[in-house]
Amino acid sequence: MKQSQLFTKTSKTVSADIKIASHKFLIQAGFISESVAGRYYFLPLGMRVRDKVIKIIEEEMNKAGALKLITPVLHPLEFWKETARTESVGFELMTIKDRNGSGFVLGGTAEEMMVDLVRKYNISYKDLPFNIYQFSQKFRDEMRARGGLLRVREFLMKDAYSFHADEEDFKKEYQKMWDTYMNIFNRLGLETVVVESDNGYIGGDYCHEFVVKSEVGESKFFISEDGKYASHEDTAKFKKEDKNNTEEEKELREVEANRGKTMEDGVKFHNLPLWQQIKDVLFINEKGEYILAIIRGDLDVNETKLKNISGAIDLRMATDEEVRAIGSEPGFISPVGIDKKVKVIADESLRTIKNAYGGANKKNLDLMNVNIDRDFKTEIEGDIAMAKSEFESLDGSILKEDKGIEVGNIFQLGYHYSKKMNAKFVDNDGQEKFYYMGCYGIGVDRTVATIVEKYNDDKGILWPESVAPFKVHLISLGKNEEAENIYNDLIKSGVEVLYDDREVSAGEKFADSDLIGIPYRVVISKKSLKNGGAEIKKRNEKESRIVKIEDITKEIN
RNA sequence: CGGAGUGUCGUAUACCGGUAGUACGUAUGGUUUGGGACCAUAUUGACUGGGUUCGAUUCCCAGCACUCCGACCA
Repeated sequence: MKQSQLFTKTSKTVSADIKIASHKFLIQAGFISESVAGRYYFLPLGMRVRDKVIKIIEEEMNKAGALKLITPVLHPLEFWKETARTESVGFELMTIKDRNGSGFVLGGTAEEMMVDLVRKYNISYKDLPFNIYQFSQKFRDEMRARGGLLRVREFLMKDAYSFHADEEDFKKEYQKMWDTYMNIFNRLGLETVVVESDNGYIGGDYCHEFVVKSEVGESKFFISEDGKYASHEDTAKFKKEDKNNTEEEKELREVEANRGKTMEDGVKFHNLPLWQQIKDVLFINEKGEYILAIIRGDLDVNETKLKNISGAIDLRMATDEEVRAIGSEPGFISPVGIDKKVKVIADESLRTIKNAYGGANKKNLDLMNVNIDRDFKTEIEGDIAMAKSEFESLDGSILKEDKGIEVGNIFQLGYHYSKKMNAKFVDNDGQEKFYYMGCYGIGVDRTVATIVEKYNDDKGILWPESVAPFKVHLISLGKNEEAENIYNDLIKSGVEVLYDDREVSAGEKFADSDLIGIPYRVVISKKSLKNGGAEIKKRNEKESRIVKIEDITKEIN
């Protein structure tokens, strides 16, 4: 296409507020334009890139045997009520009513729609498995849009849903999608870390995020030094080494403790190690029930882990007044003799210590030699601890914290949706059974931004060839017919070319070319013609070289 | 939703309780033509609504919008 026909223009300046490279360059080079916060126009150049990303994803999904279809964007509200997600979604669900007063959800993810579609058919085990997917605009009323396309309120997502007779069959598909994602991101020029993660409002038992390491990313995760284990901070497991758990249990006693409220105050007052102290954190769930999380003093509670283990949808820390309301005291909470309506959830790290110390539910009174089982009972025991850099992974490597951009994920859903929505198939024994399910998402717009995040320099973008809006940026300096002929020839031979035929200065053309970031730059000018043809340069090269005009097509392949 | 901040031509910015500048852009003409070239001319602006004031773009209040930091996600 001729650049003179692009109505969108590059701009020399961009708001000083824009800090993130992909945000800045995508706007400055005319790939996208903001409408309102978190909602963007994809301009002609941006659309070409997005279409290429879509094509790559589609090719790989089809290769894996997935079937493309599309659901309505408006989802009947009753489906979301069936799965109770009108209550539990982490993003704000957007709802609208039609003229009859029927309620609809603006789709933010499509499990309900896909399950409803499938349950309308009489499916036999012979029809299974299948994987159906779509590209569709998703709506999420995010608290805060951020970083251009990195976090928006409306975006294109590829979402796939697979249906299986049993878990074993599902696991094959999970692995297949894992491999498919590796191929997709590989073709997009993105190196991903596959990070074990929390399912959140999607439901199910386990899932993996595909994360591209980046300073501007929002996904924090831990990766072991040997690279064998990677996990989101909300799921990261680590070794809780034995402390003094071989010690003999001593007699429980109460002592006066004129100390402050913090853990350090306890350490100083008793002159005992931090790990021997019990950390007590009182939470209140969405139903107003009390949950006491207890953990070894040198560790912290991870709220997501606690949420999952306790089955809570929402948790918040109790206020000082609420602590006193159950007969305890801020800074001196203890599981020993705590009010019976409080659900005690212990981290397994408490098994690594003996004769612990901590509060006695009364101001300035501490308990010494507290031991689990003997002195207090727990309702649930498990892993509620927050991982930290330098902790040891379960297989003995060292964990390091890192962060990145989550571009895709794969979820095990199990029977989560099929049971709630009563979706069944007929198995070979004639019995109706629930589907075992998985789902698999890729954020297309975010992926575009991530590519720019990875491929840019101080002058602009350096698109990988697989997604570049054009393969060649043909630039004519001054009027010359030769450029026009070359343009027509390239078009004829099927090369995607952007031809800068504008009557502007050379500097402006070069600057725009660097900014837009098309892989090959071909310059035709009096000088180049005198030197024997065209100047050709890859965007990532410093020096150009002269090639004969008839060789241009050969040079770019 | 909590915290912080900002709203001035299309864009980026300046100043100011009393006539709102500048640069880029855009338009026209001319000179240029290898890293955002130059000259001339033209063009366009105080988020909305209240209040204080002789007078408000400026000060105050409210609303709206946007940005940044936190809690959430593709």
